[in-house]
Parts: sequence; structure tokens; C-alpha cells
Amino acid sequence: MTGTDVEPARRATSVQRAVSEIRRMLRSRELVPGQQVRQETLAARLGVSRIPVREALKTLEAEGVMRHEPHVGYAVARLNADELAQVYLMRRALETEVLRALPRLTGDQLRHLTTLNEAITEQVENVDVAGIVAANVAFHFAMFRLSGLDLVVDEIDRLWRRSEPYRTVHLYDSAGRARVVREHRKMITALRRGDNAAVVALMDAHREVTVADLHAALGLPPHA
Amino acid sequence: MTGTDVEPARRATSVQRAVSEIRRMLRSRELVPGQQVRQETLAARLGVSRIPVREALKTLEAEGVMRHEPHVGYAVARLNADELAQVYLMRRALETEVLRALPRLTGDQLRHLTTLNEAITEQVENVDVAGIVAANVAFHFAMFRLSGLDLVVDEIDRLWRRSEPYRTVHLYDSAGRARVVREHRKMITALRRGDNAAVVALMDAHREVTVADLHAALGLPPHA
DNA sequence: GAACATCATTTGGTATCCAATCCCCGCGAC
DNA sequence: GTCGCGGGGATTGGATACCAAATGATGTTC
Repeated sequence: MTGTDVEPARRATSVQRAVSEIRRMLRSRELVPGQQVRQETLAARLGVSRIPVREALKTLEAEGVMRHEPHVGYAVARLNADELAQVYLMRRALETEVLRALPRLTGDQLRHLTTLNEAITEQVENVDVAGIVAANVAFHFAMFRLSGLDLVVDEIDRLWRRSEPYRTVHLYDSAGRARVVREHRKMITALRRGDNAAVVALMDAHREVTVADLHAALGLPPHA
Repeated sequence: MTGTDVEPARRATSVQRAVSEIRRMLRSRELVPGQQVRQETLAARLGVSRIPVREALKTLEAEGVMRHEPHVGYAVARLNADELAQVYLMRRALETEVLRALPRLTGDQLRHLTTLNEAITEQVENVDVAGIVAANVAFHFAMFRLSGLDLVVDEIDRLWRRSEPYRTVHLYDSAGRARVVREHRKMITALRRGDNAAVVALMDAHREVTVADLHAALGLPPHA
């Protein structure tokens, strides 16, 4: 989703394709939290045997997106409100580090970010919400990657994927989408000034809306 | 290493045992960074076939401990100074969150931590350095776990394991060990006061010694 | 209604096999 | 000498077939 799982040039292995495909199924709500995954079914769907499927599931288990119980099988990880809050806590902690580490950006880099951000608006026509989500992810991670802290960004990537099945829909209605794009613009402005502290603050606020939505959706007191 | 991979009661699966065994081999320097791992060899050593071994390796790959290249195989991940610094950056960020979230501890909890800490000293007799390292890990994670932030602590666990093959040996000589235990005592004192900010500061300093050691060992400028 | 035996399904794992790939080593050309 | 260039062995990725063990649902008995 952030470009880390495009392994071009060489034809990917079955395991890699299985991982990508399962991730896609998660994004498209074809698989939902708590849902049991049948190895044989998945294998048939992917046109491979159970062996690569099981390795793919092990990868996703280690990422925290699947859960496994011996002799019972794999299921999409189900996070309760508290666990979800922890994922967002980790996101905040790590994203803050990355944003603080951003160097003064060049004009080209700032323009590139702007292009990516405005692309979110252009996805309006696109009824496919996946496109909007992807564009949003692309913007955020393009920014994160500029820090040069690759391992940290990889970790953040994992955290995003982990909460993906729970991400609410404030990107869907045009008002929410407009707000998102507007907040992104403010970040770009702060970046242009080289004011990383402001970017961190803006990102915290930006993230907070999602967290509030999540708590609302899960019917929990806001700051539990 | 922190109790997360002891899955008692039911007999563990071959994959679980393979993961544990490989982790043990990493701790004991039987496997070192950069070293190639031969599937067949490992399988024979564990008395299983290649399939569970490959699943175990996939798990460790997702954890960042192993690297995999298609058609070449698995090798123990080799981190350069910069990557190692990133791992420690993440540790600092997440451990800080966990320590800040610690509740006021009960007398029992404080006594338990003290016991674990003093156990590090008692390991002096033990020529087996693994025992010392394990005792140190036990102390730190007992403390972390008291936060109740299980997912975050799991993540910290992963980060510890990731840097494990590189951890330097300041626990080995009795002077270093004494310093470690002394610093732990200070943390316990601060915890008794409920002064979490002080604990964070102490932990930062504590960790900084290791980072400095690592940079020295890798022949790098201290704050590169 | 609770405890229990039965049984189909699924998983964990083995054994065996094969294609693709990689890597090394030697051979020849320059 | 060394730079390519081909084998060819070793290893990996994966398929297939098969089996034991565990699970969970079902029916049965009390």
C-alpha cells in the first residue's frame, strides 16, 4: 500500500502474491475482523497450494493483522477499543519522531507532496473508495519517507495496516475529504517554513479526528 | 524471551518450537548477522521437515530478525549503524510511552521488581552470560508490562529482539553489571515516588550507554 | 437440560517430487 | 591475466498425496 510491497522486475513468488492478495481482500472488506480464513479456500482462490498460503498467513500473523490458534486456524485479528487506542498511540509516537526528523524540503519535494494531496480531491469522481484511501496513504507516506528513517516508516506502515480494517469513513463524504485535504495543505505550508514542530501538531490534530471517530463507532467514551 | 513465547499447557507446534529454537540460536551467537540459513540443515537439526522451518523463518522475517531473498534464501538480518540507531529511536519512543502510562505501583509490585533486579547481581556466579541477559530482560519487561499497554510492550519486545545480535557486552564485566543494577534501583525509587517523568529520564540515560557502546563498537562518530 | 460418544472437517506435518534459479568453476577468447 | 560464457550441482519455491491429531458440531443417552 505504500509501495513497499511492489517488488517489480522479477516475477513475485506465490507467497508474495498471496500476501498482497490477502491484504487487498482486507482493504476491500472482503475479509473482516474476526472472520475465519480457510486455507484450502484461499489456496483455491489464489490458484496455489496450501504451502505458500500458510507462509503468507504466518507473515500476516507476525504483522498483527491475523491471529492464529493451533488446530483451529487463522482469523482476521479483531481489535477492541483499547487495543486500537494502543495502535494509535504507537502511530503518534513513531510518526512524531519521523516528522521531527524531516529535513528542510526542496521545492520539488514540496510540489510533489502538493500533487499527491490534490490527487485526493481528484479522486472525487472515482466511486471506488479504495482509490481515495490509496491516495491518502500515498500522501502520508511520501512525506514520512522524506525523513530517511526507513525502518521507522516501515514500522508505521505496519501500524497503518493493522488498523486498516477499522478505519472509519470520514474520507468518504466530500466534506470529510475536503477537511483532510485542507489539513494536508496546512502541513505542506508548515513544511515550507521548515517548522517541523507545527507539522507534528497538525498531524496530531489530524489523527485525533480519526481516533474520535473510531471511539464513536465503537460506542466508547472519547478518552477511555 | 519476555514470556511471550512460552505457550504452556498444550504441546507447542513444530513451527512454534522452530521459532523458539532459532531465537535461542540467535541469543547464543550460534547464528550471527549476515549468516545464511540453510533450510534443510535447520530442519534436520530440529528433527522436522522443511515446511515448519519455512513458516518459522517467515515469522522471523516479518519481525525483522531475518531477511529473505527469493531463490537465495534466508539470512540473519544485518543492521548497519544507521538502522541500529533507528531501532533504538523506536525503542526510546515506545518505551517512553509505556513508562509514562505506568500507574502508581503497589508495594508488592515494587518488591517484585526489586527481586528481579537483584537477581541480575546473583547471576554473577553464573558463567553463562545468557542468564544475565535473561535476568535483565525479565526486569525491564516486568516493568513495561505493568503499564497494561500489552500491544505496545509486544512491539518493544520485537525491537529488543531485533537488536539482540548487536547488543554489546557491558553486562558481562562486573563493573558494568553493577552500574546496570544501580540504575535500575534508581528507577524503582522513582517509581515508588510515582515520578514517571524521572523514570523516563533514567531509562533514556540507561539506554544511551548501550547506544554509545554500539557506536563505538561499529566505529562510528557518537551522534552520527 | 447436561454429559457424553461419534464423526466429518480442518489443520499440522511428512515424504517425495520437480522446475526455476543461483552460484561456482572451468574453459576459451582476447 | 582477465573477462565472458557455459555447464552443472546445490538450493529454493512449490505441488501433490497422504496421514495423525485436534476441533467442533451432531446426535444420543441419561
